[in-house]
Amino acid sequence: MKQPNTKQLILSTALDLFSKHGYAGASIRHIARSIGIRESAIYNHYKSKEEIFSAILSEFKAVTISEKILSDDLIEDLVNPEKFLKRFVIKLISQWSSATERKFIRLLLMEQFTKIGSTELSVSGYLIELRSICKMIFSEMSKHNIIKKVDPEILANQFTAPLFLIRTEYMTNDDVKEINKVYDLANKHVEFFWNAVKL
Amino acid sequence: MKQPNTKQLILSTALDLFSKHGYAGASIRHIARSIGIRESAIYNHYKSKEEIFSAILSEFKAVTISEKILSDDLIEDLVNPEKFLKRFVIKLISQWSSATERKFIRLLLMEQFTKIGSTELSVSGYLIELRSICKMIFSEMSKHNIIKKVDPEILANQFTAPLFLIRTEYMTNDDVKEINKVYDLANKHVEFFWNAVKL
DNA sequence: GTCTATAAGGAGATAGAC
DNA sequence: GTCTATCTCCTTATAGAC
Repeated sequence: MKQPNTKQLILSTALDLFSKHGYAGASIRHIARSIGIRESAIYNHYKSKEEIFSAILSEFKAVTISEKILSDDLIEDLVNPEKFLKRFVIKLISQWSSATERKFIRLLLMEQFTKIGSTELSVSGYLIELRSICKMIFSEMSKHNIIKKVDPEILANQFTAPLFLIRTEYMTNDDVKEINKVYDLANKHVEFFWNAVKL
Repeated sequence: MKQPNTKQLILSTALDLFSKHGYAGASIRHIARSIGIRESAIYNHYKSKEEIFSAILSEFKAVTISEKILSDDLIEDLVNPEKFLKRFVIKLISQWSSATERKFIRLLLMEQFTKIGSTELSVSGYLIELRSICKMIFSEMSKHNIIKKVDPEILANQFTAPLFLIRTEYMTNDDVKEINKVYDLANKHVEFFWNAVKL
């Protein structure tokens, strides 16, 4: 998020509290007090609690996963598929482990079944772009006879599903021990996956 | 759940509303009105909202996954491992798709990051017994040279993770189309997994 | 843009009649 | 075991002063 002006501060504070207590569990009062202003001051920037929630979602929709993790030097590693996958996963987990992304994922899991205004928040929606990228990658690998001939969509699901569960399962604390566990499990997953698909 | 006496009715209604709106989002008033009694009548059965929540959790802890899906005729299928895994997954998904279990899983996902009293609600806790069973099964299969020599714990994680994500990802609606999608994806997962581990 | 003040209603919970 | 009545606090949101 950008400068710590009040409008942005409301957004980041709201994300923090929503991700801790849920949308219903975190109040405008709670948000205002955390910032150090009155509730009424909030309404100078957002006309309702729902609008704050929508604004949070808009910020996250604005950035794509490709921009975040598919760097040029990573693309070059495609000639060494196993190395590529390992680096790809490290970048992905690292992205999913940033403070704001963690909060957003928590919010996503908590509010995926509740309807807040006209908002749709779903795991499928969150993973759609990543899966699409993986599908493309595995499709290419398959074409070049680097991996077995399996439906790239199934490969994309098989590759991403355990990673997402690993990340979400260890999201309660954010100490070093926990994040190391996540990287360790993710790495073991890549090894299993690579052995399953390599030719 | 048992007879529809008021005490049980409070529990099942609370589970229903908690799983729809979250713990904070569903009020005692809301629960009472759904049953058709006053809020004060609730307090004749449970001394607080928190106690209702704890009671729901206790009911679910009481039943083990083994009792639910590991039937004798399924065990007999162990001589045909692929058939066994396919039937095992169908039973598991079927178990995860019952009305109350769906509600509980939704509640689990929604409240895994919030602290309600002294309650601990986690995906790891929910999956621990299933993973343990799978670990045992793969350990046996490995010993009898039916599958490749891979750490049974990793196999258990690889086997269960995509299944759980599949089930939770398609949990918003409960129409036939959605549940068929879940079975289809679960079946594809078993096929991929079996091809990855078989000798 | 933030403040005080206040409205209007919902929340969890209790007392006591029936 | 359920009811009415009530308490106290918290909720979202608005009006108008500074």
